[in-house]
Amino acid sequence: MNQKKSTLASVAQLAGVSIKTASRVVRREPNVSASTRHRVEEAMREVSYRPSIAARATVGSRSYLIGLVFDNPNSNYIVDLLRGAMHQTREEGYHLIVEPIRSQDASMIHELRRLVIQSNLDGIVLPPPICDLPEVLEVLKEQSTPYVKIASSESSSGGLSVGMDDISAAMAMTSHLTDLGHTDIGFIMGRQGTATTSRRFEGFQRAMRERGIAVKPEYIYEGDYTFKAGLLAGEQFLNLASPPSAIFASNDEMAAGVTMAVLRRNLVVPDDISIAGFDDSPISTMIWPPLTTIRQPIQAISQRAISLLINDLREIENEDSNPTLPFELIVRGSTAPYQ
Amino acid sequence: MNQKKSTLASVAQLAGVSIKTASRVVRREPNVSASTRHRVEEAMREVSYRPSIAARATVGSRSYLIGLVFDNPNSNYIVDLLRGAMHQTREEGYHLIVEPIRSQDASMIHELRRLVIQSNLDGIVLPPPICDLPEVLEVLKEQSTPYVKIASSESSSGGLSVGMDDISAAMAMTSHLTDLGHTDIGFIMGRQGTATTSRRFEGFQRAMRERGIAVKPEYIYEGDYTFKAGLLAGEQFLNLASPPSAIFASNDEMAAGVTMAVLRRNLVVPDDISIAGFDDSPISTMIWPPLTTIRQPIQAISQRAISLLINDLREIENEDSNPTLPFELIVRGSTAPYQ
DNA sequence: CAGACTAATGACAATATTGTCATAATGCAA
DNA sequence: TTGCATTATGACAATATTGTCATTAGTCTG
Repeated sequence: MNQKKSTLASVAQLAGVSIKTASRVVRREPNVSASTRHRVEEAMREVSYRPSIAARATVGSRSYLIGLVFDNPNSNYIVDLLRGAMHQTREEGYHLIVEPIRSQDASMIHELRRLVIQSNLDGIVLPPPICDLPEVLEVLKEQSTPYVKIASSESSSGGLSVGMDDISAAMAMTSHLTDLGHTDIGFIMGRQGTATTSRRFEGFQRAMRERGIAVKPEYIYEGDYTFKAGLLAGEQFLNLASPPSAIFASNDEMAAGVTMAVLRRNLVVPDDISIAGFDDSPISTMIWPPLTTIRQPIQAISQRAISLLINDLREIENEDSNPTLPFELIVRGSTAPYQ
Repeated sequence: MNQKKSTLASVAQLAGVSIKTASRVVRREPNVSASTRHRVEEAMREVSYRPSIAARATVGSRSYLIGLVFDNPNSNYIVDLLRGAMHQTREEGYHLIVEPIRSQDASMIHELRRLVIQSNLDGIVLPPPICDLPEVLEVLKEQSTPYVKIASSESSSGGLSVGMDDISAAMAMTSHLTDLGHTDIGFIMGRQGTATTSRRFEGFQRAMRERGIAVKPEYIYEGDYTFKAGLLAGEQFLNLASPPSAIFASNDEMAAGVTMAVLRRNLVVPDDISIAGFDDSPISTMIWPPLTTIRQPIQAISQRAISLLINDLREIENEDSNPTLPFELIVRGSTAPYQ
């Protein structure tokens, strides 16, 4: 194992150029002749050169560090976010600093400021619900640290937000159910007050309207994304004189709750009743039958967020283009044709 | 907001000493007079000095970076691990670099080596199942990067491992059930081949033996930690001529599966049958009734791992003391006295 | 072919910190 | 007070990289 010191100096020496020229090749700066560039690249490969982030950070301009703060009860979401973010940061030669924060803590803002200043972050990714805290955005603006929000409630208060198209996704799921012949479809909403909740409901309503199917008020349940809410919703629906033949829950946890409520009645999913979820969280395949659901492109979203942060800083000002990434309708065993 | 440049130079100037002396105070080196130390500390506070990890890393001795690699399907476990690790690294003035890896990938070892070399990690935390891969340990030894394993299967192949006492925890849960008057207790094992699985089973058996209660072979089910395994186990137990009055599953997912199997029969938990889980994962409170379970001190464990890595490097060689941290028996609604 | 411009390259300083070694200050015994 | 040992302090180099500016080479225009 020949452990050559993989520094710019060694590369430069090997290529017979100055350190600065080698640096130029590494940084992909202009004004390097093709032949020189080639020789340097050869040398880089030879000593398997990896720039020292530490040194780069020391000189100051950039830290090559991207932050990802989180405060989300849903671990799966976080880990997926993390996976995408890590992949992209590594790809770009950056490092990712992950920081759990507690949004309601008084010291939170203080710690955030400390993180941003001390680590001299080049940018920061703000997943929900942090992306909707005005005081956080305030600190970042004050420190002029670029940030990208993920699935932000509002495109208000500035900054780019990357996410998915909840409305279209909910429409797609609704269409899936109507295509199966269902018209009496129960809908379980999420917690009131978040943009995601209303977007998913909006998508459901819009799809129903497009098909010309009336939405009965008793087929709407206001849940809160918990298993228990799904359980209660299921019971309420099944107690109706004419229960729905399909139930679309705003997330998988609630769909699992509905599933349990249905099983309790000795009904079988999907023969007696179809159930659809949203999120493709692990619970969707843990239960039986596995849930038909919507997969959010979480990894792709965080990858995109990182990429924006690193490469397209200028365009961040241009706020009108919040990218949305494509979702996926995953049909599993919990939905079947109406009979 | 007076943004003083919080550098050692500014501290030194303010205190009227050389940069080196200021450095000595920061590093808590000896040979600094009390008065000087005091003055410098005052100055540090004044400019709210934070050492630049980047610069420290540049000069070489340490990188002030700790790595945490993971490849675990259980996101909650990872996030908890992360929380503890982040807290401790921040506490010690280090940074944490998190890296998801795929153990079965051929390129995995290559990437790991790259991570260790390029980032010049001061240490690395290895959660299961990575901590049990000999080739990983090999690379780390080759690069002489200190590592601490978490809940390692074997204390073999060197290195410290911090974890919890699965045997005692399983004994505590079993005692909880026998204290409630249960003697016919079904046990659902986890996936064969992991140390955790056999330790939990061992604890169950030992507690039963201590109480002088015979363990019937038909009350043992070999599961694999999935919801479905719990479902099947539950059905099998309930089909017995004399079903157990309590079921202890090796994790919460399986306990949730059992719960669903019981509900399907229109039996009620815990009146007809008590159910206990293990891990205190989110599902334990998502279902109804919420599960009596064992909380692993995951955050404390990773905190300890980081602390060991940073402070007690020498003692790592001293392998006989693998620390175990205390668990917690959490009694919720799924267990009740035998009637 | 001169002049002017542009492209290519390198010398050197700067970054925040730690390590090495030299020097200054202090304490203590004779 | 002298000599010696210890403690306290600082000057300077080193780290790997990037930014600034100067210099050299190359190309185009008239």
